[in-house]
Amino acid sequence: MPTHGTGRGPGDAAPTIGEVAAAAGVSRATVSRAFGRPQMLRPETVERVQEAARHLGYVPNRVARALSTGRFGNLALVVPDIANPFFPPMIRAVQGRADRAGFAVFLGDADEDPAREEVLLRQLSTQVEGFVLASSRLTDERIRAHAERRPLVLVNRDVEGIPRVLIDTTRAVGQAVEHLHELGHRRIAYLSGPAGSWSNRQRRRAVKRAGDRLGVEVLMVPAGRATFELGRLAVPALLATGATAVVAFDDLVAQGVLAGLSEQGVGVPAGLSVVGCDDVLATRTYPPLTTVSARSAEAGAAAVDLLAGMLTPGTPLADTRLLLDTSLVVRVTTGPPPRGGPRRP
Amino acid sequence: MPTHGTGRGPGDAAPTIGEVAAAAGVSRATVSRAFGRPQMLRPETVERVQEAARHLGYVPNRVARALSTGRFGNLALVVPDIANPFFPPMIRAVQGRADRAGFAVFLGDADEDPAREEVLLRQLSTQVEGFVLASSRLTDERIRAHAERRPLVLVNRDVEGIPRVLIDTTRAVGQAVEHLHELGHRRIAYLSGPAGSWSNRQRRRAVKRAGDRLGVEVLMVPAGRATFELGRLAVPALLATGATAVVAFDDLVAQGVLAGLSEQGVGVPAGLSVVGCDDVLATRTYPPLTTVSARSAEAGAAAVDLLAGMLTPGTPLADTRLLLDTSLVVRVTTGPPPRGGPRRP
DNA sequence: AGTTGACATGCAACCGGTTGCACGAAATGC
DNA sequence: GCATTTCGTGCAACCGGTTGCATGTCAACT
Repeated sequence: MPTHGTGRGPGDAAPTIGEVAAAAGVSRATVSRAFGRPQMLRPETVERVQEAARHLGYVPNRVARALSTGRFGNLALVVPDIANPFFPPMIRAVQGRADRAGFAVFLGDADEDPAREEVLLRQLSTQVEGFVLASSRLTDERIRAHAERRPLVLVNRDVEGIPRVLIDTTRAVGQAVEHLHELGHRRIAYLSGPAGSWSNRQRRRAVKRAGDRLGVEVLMVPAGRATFELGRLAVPALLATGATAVVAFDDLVAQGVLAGLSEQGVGVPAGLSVVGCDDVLATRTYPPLTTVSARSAEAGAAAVDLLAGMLTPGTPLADTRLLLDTSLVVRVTTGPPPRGGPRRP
Repeated sequence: MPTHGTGRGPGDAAPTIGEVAAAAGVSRATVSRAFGRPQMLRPETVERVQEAARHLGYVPNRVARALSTGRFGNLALVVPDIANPFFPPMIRAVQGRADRAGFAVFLGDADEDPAREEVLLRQLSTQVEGFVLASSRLTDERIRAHAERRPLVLVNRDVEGIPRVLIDTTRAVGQAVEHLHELGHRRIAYLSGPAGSWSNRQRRRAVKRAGDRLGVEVLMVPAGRATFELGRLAVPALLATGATAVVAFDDLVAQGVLAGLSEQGVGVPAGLSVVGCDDVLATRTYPPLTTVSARSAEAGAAAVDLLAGMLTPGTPLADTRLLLDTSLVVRVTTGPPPRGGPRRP
């Protein structure tokens, strides 16, 4: 019998169902059932088998199981950028939820690149039962194509017909604009995020709409990828708009803005008010950031639940569209606009 | 026969090797060889088989292949805490390197819990060819046990006989203590990290040793898990020691300390000097943190290379111990100790 | 011509599980 | 007390590949 990789001594290979069967004095079929459908067996038999299994350190081989059942017990989570602090809580929630449901999870980082995302999906699709696609940068068509081959749940992406969970920042972003309006701001900027991002489109629209409603002028400033550095670099453009407050795509770029402003000697909120999104940095920025709550962990957990549901036979497939509401968290980066208009650098 | 998700027409099941064999008028073995080791076959046979395969849209089933060969084309990366910013760059590097080598990667978050880590390893071991275990909290024995079953490379964990890549912070931590000594500090604290962490032990020892050498008194203060919050909460204990400077286990707890100090009205570096580790927060803290560089991405890439080497037959197995050196990055959280000794709260 | 060997291919066992069906024993019905 | 149902378990085929060994063919060599 070939062993894997480096040679090893005897008795070190992972125990198989056959060994457990021998140890428990039953057939392989019985061992299989003791794990898969215990109710078919006499309780004492189940007990005996499990005792033997425990003693040998037996763990069912998922690959073998997948071969005969077609169920892999794996699912994949694909995110655009692991380094963005928005995702780790979600990743963790997905994992926790997944393995409570008996799934192991593959993680893919698409690096904000649709082509890379495409490759990941293809590569992983041979080994997973379903996908959670977070903040996908793919086109609707490609998403639909993938969804046809494998169950797929979206997070923060709204494609009709595909189950999705959306963190709806509309209301909270509206609150943010109202909050700024109440403080006296009449000219604000939205510092936008990644082009393919649904969240970005949603936030931009929400800012615009609230601004129109309240008579606040809204200027759009592009940042691109959601990073600290791009936030920092966007500061000159931001100041050039003459806005007295800025709503940033997310906390990360907001933090970059804070750094950039500090370099330019602009005080916050004295010189400029700053609002973030996602509340992933909490009080870790200086000054602590006024932001929009996010609930990314909840979104991940919900997505897994949805996926697990789709994977359970007999569940009717519904076009689920789950919205998670958010709210404004006021900390200290927002205040009244500077007297005599915005500070010009 | 079950189909996935939305129903599809008949004949949608993936073609198997048997169907290709029949179509090409050869045996299943020949088809297998046409893909796996074509040089064994007459070129025209290979051609005929591939023609048939192409015609049927045949793709070898990786799961089935894995079952008989033990080669999965997957590897697993297990980290103690995805949310710690030290890991995302490493995760990304591991993924990039892995898929250039033709591997897909499973990610596991052990949540700082050895039991959970154990479960992850067991569960994943049936689907991956090898492991990269980063900052494992397992005992040496358990690590050895797992290394016997599957090729395994450690990051930031030093177990003899197991290939490992270590980010050696000894020198840089020594530099940090020297730097503080030069500034005039004579009583410093080390705010320690997770109990099972090799990095923590290494850093604590390095601080202690450098302190002894330079005649600087070193006090140990426990923080526990490496989080912002625990760093913040450790501040009173820290101030109670009367130290004029602190070296924190990592940037995250250092950042917490910064926040805690700010709450207590202690200026940095005026009231207390702070040094971090890992340089993952760069200039994102306020004030920008003096820290020790980390190179976590490089470590991840190196680990994958090592693992890929072990997986390639014919490679002699060496007891590799790769050290990555580090250095001190001075920013602005360090300065001379306060006149008249430390500030007491 | 007979032997030898190289080469191309097939046979069949195997990887580690799952599951339809059969079988024997115990429980139930009449 | 015998026929029938129920229940627990085992047998053996199967999932889709891989691979050691046997077989057959044909060319080269003596």
